[in-house]
Amino acid sequence: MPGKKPNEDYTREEICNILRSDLIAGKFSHNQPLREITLAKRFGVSRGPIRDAFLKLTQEGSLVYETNRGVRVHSAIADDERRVMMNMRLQLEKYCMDIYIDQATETDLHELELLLERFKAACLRDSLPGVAECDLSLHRHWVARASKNLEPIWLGLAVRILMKYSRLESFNESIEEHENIVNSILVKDKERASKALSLNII
Amino acid sequence: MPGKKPNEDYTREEICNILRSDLIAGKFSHNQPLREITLAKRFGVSRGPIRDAFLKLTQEGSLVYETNRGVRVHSAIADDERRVMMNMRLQLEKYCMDIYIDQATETDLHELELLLERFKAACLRDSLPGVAECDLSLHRHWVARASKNLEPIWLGLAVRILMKYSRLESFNESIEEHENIVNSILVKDKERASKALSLNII
DNA sequence: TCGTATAAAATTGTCAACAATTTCAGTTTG
DNA sequence: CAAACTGAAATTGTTGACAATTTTATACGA
Repeated sequence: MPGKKPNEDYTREEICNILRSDLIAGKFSHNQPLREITLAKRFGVSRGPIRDAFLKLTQEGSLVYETNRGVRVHSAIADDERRVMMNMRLQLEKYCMDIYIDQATETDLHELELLLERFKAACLRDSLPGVAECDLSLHRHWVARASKNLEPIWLGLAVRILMKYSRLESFNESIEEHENIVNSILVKDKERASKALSLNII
Repeated sequence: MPGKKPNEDYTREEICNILRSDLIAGKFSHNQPLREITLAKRFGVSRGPIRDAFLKLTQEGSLVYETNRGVRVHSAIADDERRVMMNMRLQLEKYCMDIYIDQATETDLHELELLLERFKAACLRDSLPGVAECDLSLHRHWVARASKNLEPIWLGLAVRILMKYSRLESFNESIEEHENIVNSILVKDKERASKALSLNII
């Protein structure tokens, strides 16, 4: 059991986010079934909120649901499926990036820098669940600010993509790539931001 | 209240599908809140399964959820968001179409023709919920057969796209377009299928 | 021994009740 | 009269209990 505050009550959203980063970090093996009661005990809640989280993660594509048989971890995606997803994700994030650069407030940019710092810290700690979560939060930041409509679609893509290759990434390289993206945003250089994104996502 | 069998017990999945086609068909107005109890009574179940369906539809993007305030119908997407989604969807369906043409069994193709017939019938009946559902089922057929991984992502895109323009479509034109797609599949002409898809989706 | 039938255990599906929160109507107060 | 307060109603959040289903373990018979 990882370092979680025992007295705290987890919300549906928190449970979902924690399970998602566990999934991305590869803490569960493929096709492994996830039991409602087990997780209910782990988070100190009843089965209701766990079922809610399962449904969300199923819809995102990281879990598979079968009637009367619960959920299990999705099997890995094929290389050419990944290629299609990558293209879609890149297209989507480029669109969002343009809007974000135009619309971002000072507060947004401050939060962006904070997220980058958190990401770098996680990389240096070599904590895979941490890196996965921070990577997701960082990208999610500009996607969510640009379009609430595209956000859930983006999330589904990003999660499935990350689930496959997260273990192979070199953290140092990843830090550079993300610094490059954020710096491009801060000087509002759309062209450079777009190129930096392409290097990071493909 | 539409013509539903009163004695039958609806499953989670059925409720979700019915609500989805209602949403696509525009039976609820934008930003209208959906109440758990109202729908629980309509389907003759308790609030649990309704909450499950809400979560799925929220993840797909057709509903918006706020803590302690329930869900409401999502507001319409902007034109340029729609353009991005269309491109993504086209890219995805083209990929699936190629695979489907290679892998489809006789049974698959038979079901495909059946789905086309159902679609045409719904168009001729002028039943908007019916057309929406059949259109979705038809496209879903080749997507699902080609890739279980891409299916949930495709669904999110298709639902949001359909929610915006479903009211404007000319049914006759739509019939022709879908006949063209299906015929291309039956003669296993990938090139023509791809072009027919582009005409239908853009 | 192997396959099959059967009973027990584990797990999911559904529900109704209660707690917490939000919404709304009516009242008060400046 | 408008703004702020107050309490009731409506709504969502969570839980534990029970029903239905699946899985596992055991016993039986060819």
